[in-house]
Amino acid sequence: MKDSGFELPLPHPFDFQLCLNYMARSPFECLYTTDTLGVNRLVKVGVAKRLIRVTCPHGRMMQVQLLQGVSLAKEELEELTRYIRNWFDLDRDLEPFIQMSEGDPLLGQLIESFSGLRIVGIPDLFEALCWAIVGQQVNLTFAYKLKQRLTEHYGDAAEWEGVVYRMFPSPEQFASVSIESLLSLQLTRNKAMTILDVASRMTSGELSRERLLKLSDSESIDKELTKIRGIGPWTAQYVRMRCLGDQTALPIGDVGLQNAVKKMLGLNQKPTPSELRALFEQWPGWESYVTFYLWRTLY
DNA sequence: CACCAGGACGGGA
DNA sequence: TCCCGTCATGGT
Repeated sequence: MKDSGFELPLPHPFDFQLCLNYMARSPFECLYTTDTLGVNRLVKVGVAKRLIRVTCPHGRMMQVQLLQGVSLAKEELEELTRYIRNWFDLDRDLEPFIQMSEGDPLLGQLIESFSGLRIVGIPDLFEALCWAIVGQQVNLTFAYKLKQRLTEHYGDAAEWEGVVYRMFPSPEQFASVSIESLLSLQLTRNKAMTILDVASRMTSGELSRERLLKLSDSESIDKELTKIRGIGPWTAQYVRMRCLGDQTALPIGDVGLQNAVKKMLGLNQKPTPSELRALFEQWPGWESYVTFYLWRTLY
């Protein structure tokens, strides 16, 4: 059967290979598979699960294939397109960012290495929140394992050409999950309670991506998120950065960010939060991109 | 065994 | 408001 799908024009600059490199950074990633040419992933479109493959043949257009050969209704097509745009941050104009790097040693170095890398997003709010929560104060290797366990225990899956593709579980799928079962997956009690609380709030509709985006300013969003026990400033910033498309998000307490700055500037010790704030005042409006690029220098 | 990891919370200045 | 100890759990 001939593959169905569609193409999206690419913004400039855009480097798909750098995005792929980022996505391929952990062997424990369970929500998509990458190869030299692209990424495969199971996504929910409307009520259906669709297996897609994203590539950029010749680097000219982004090609989105529906691997199971289904064709999409108009609304589904629009929803999937939105998802892809959020995933690869296609609507961002990076030219001002590039221009800002001129005469800036640190930023210049980052652009030199990563120009065209877009913030690879997590369009699904629940997935983004849970990923941040499991990633609190643990090394990334373990965070990936926790995400994998949650996904394999509670998420949906589909098989294609002998490979199993999985989706992160929905909030509804946590409705009947107990704290104890999460503890058995090596989550701490606090993380388990926070995830169930978030799932409940999202199931009821009290918490949603749309609602957060409607809030006028970033501080309201932070307040809305950090009122949930177990979600602190780092998690709120992280979610604004990876899910809500907020360029100004700055996870100031992030140990990876601190280590990256220490490494880039050749410091003897990690910068303090106030030193980080002062440093980032050079890049107003681009805090999240600088953060994302700095993270890339660590691996 | 010690120290670290893409933190959060609560108490006390 | 800021600072600091504590908690929690696997990695290295």
